[in-house]
This record gives sequence, structure tokens and C-alpha cells, in this order.
Amino acid sequence: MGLTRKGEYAIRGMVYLARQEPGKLILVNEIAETVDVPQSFLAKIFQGLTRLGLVRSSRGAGGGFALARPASEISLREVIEAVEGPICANRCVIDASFCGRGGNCTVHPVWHRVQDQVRSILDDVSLAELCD
Amino acid sequence: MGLTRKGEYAIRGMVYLARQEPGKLILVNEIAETVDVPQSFLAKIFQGLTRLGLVRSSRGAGGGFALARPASEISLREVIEAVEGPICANRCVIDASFCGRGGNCTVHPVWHRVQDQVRSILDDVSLAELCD
DNA sequence: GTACAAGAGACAAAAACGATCTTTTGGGTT
DNA sequence: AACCCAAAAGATCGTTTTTGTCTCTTGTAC
Repeated sequence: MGLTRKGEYAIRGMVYLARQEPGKLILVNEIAETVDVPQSFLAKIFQGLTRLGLVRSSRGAGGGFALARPASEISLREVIEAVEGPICANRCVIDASFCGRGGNCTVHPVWHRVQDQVRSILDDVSLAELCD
Repeated sequence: MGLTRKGEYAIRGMVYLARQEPGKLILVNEIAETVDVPQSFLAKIFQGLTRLGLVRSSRGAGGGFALARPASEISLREVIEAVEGPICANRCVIDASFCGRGGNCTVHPVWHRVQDQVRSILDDVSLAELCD
């Protein structure tokens, strides 16, 4: 019922990028050190964020990472779901077979309400807003 | 970011109890079998629920479990938190040291908003409402 | 072509999850 | 008192997930 370190680290790293001059490439080592996250781990996390198009990267000398879009156009939800997977209150919402026999689960609508609320809150927060 | 089986099973068991004649003692084996949950596991889960006062139990012949209060007065949140622990979006909300250096975490207020919303939704659902 | 930095994949320790089993305690019945 | 019955308590245990690390490869700039 909570974020893992991967999620926490991803947010820290992305907020750090959001604070930089837009488009400027930053080394993952620099990010990791200043936001206090293990370097190799953050590198792996950013690999995923790159693959999903949240950041862009460049290799070789002068390379690094930068946000793929303006910080105001990247939501907290996007970052979290990129590393943690879709926000889901209970497996039964995704996998009907997880519900008890038959699967006519009376709690189902509650899970949907929870998910919708959480998503809505997280949608309304952009990286730009987290830079203060 | 989701309920574990323990939580799911607890809810199934509690809803089953809520459907019974109030005060009637039900064997854990009966509950486990009808809600399709491993017996020993459900027994452990109900031990915890008893300790926390959500159900009452009686040993020996004719023993079993029953809700400690009317189903309308037990919220879904109580059941979930009893087995999963407090609802918490991110460890940094509980443990300040988990936040990055210094701990002036700009995401903090967001986590609070998330938690409050989830708790509120779950508070407003009683076991009685889950019996239909 | 060489140095640099990200990409990709294998590996691994530690913690959490998902149970199971045995023994003990307490309540009812004969 | 002896005896069953069912929950309480605690130990154990395999699997999965989390939380990393390490090495090697690929691409880029100079």
C-alpha cells in the first residue's frame, strides 16, 4: 500500500532534472549523488524512463539525461506509473479470476473509486510544481 | 501499490461473517472453504482480527468467530488497516529520514492528500454495505 | 580510434509474501 | 476428572519482489 524505493528514487531524479535548465544534459552520476540514490540503481531506473519517453538521453562524452518534455507537462502520475506500473488498489480489478468464486465482488466498485481518486490527485501534480 | 492477499482474504472472511446471523459463531474452516481461502492462513488472519477487537472468538466445541460489532459499524478501512497496517502512500510520510537529504520533501503534501482521500473512501464503506 | 557515458543483461542478497504445521491453551461434554 | 473440540501461538519454509551491483556492449563526440 505504498510507493517502493524505485518510485521514490524516480521522483527524486525527475524533480532534480526539472530544476535544471531545460534541455541541458545531466550525468546520472551527478543526479544520483545530489539526490542521494545509489548510482547503478538510478541508472537502471532512468533506462526505463527513457524507454517510456519521459526523459531523453545521449551517450558518450557530453551525454546525459534531460526531461523529454517541459516539467509542467509531466505529471507525478506518469513518473510513478512508469516505474511502478499502473495504479491498482487490488488485483481483482485487473484480474477477475483473483476475485472469489464466480467473481461477483461487491468490493470492486470501491477499488475503482480509490484508484480514480488517487490517479486524479497524481494527475494534477506536475514536476514543475514540485520544484519549489 | 495494492492490497496483498492477506487484505483480500480478511475482507472476504469478514464479509462472510457479516452475512451471518449476528452473534452466531462460525468455524474458521467453514469460512475458509466458502470464501475459497487456505484454512491455516485464514486462521492466522483471524487471530489478528481477534486481537484487534474486530471479531470475537470462542474456543472448544461450539466455538468459532463472530463480528465483535454490528456489520454496519465496521468500516472497510478498519479491516484493511488491521491486516495491512496503516494506509501510507510513501514511507517518507511516516519516517522523515526516508526523505532525501534534509528531508524538505516537496512531494510530502501530495502523499497526505492521497492518504486522506483513500482513508475517507474506505471509512465510508461498512461491511453491511458489502453484503449485497 | 579513443575516451566517455548510457543501454542491456546477468546475478545476488535481503526482505516481504503466502502459506503450513505443530504445540498449547481454554471451553464444553460426558 | 477425562476427553474432545477449536482457537491461540509460534516455528518453519518456499517463492516472489525488492533493492541493488557488476560486466559487457553500443553509440557519440572529439
